[in-house]
Amino acid sequence: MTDDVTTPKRKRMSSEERREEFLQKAIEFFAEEGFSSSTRELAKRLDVTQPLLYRYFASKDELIAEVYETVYVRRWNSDWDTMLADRSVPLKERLETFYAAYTDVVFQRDWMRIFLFAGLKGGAINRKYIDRVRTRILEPILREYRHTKGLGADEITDPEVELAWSIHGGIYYHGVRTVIYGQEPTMSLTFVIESSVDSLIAGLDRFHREGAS
Amino acid sequence: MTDDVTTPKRKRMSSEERREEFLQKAIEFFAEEGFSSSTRELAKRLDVTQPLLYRYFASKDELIAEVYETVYVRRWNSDWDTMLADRSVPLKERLETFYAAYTDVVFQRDWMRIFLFAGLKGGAINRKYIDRVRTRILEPILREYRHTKGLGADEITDPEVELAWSIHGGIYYHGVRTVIYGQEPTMSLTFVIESSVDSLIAGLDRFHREGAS
DNA sequence: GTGCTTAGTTATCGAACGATAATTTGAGCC
DNA sequence: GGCTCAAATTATCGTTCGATAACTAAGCAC
Repeated sequence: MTDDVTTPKRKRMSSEERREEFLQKAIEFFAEEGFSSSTRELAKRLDVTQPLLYRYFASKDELIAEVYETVYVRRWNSDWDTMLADRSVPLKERLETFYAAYTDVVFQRDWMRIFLFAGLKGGAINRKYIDRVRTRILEPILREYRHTKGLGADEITDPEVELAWSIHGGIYYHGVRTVIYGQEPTMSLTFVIESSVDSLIAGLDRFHREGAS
Repeated sequence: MTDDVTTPKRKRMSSEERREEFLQKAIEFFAEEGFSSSTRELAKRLDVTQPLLYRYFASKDELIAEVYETVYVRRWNSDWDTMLADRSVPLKERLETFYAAYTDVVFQRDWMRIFLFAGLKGGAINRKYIDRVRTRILEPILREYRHTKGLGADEITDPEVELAWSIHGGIYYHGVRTVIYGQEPTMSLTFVIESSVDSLIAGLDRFHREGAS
């Protein structure tokens, strides 16, 4: 019994580590099964009993709230801002490397599924996230475009933002198709990003050319 | 008691009509509350008792299956194919009117929410629908583009399809943002469609110009 | 109006749910 | 090696779920 292989002398974890372990597994679990799945099933996957969860989390809702927090706040990469602002790199290349880094985080099964589950539950999380995408990604991109083209650094206009949303949405939807709906991609993500960035710049060129009338 | 206003001498509905009424309300209900919501709540909204549902539908799963069928098969409009194929109308205008008609159906709260719920449940419905979008919308568009530009009517290539997906996804995601996440639109749907169609045609032009090397 | 048929009801079952209380286990410290 | 206290367990409560059975009511043909 001393050399029982199934329980390999497991070291005692600190309470915080254990809680973090539960949280990470809960993310995977809820991403796969949805938030209406039971705490009993979650406990089974954690290989513990169901009441133990209530030692670490006050309620199921509190656990879910922490799942949101962990996925959407902790996975936001502050490097993204600096990547978009690095004017030593040509804009087109900058956008390509940014979207490669961004999709690397967002095109994860758990991220996407939890985002969709949250959106359908109707809380404020998704609205806040979308606001953040606009202010921290799209508007900076548009300002960088204006700077590159020597245009005035005036306030970004609604049509420009909507243009950026269309391209951003096109990239995002590629992730939804492959990750959520399981379509095996016919073209590489690199191709999608490059042609989308081309489309964005071309679209902005067209807009500022015609809009200058 | 003969002129009771609350129960206005209600005529007896045929069994099929009643069933259809239940089905339509079930669509609204499940779209709002999700498929994991209870049959008791559904019955309450229908103003009947819960066991009555089981006279019209064998089980909850069967009802859900009929909801899918009704939304995704019955709401598909066969006119869309003919709209896209009508060569008496310029391609750009054709695409704009098509997407106006298509989004008119798809950008409905119940359609979108049920599509997302279904996608997260992981059945085959969404994959089948996506296949249909590709074969009945995107590939016809690409063939019409080739015809308009006097290009060979060869088989559509993967990069072209992916290009079309990006634009289609951009439009679709605009619906998700407004309908699901409740963002009040800053620009009209017409603007989004027009600039997206412009982007698609410009992108295809670019592709065939560069690809001809 | 009487009787048949079916829509709709009440009552209830067994299972699964979130959550709490009481009890047992075991790792770390002296 | 025994003590301590947190970790983890067993047992259980009240509620809600999908589904079934037995009963009631009301429209329609005659």
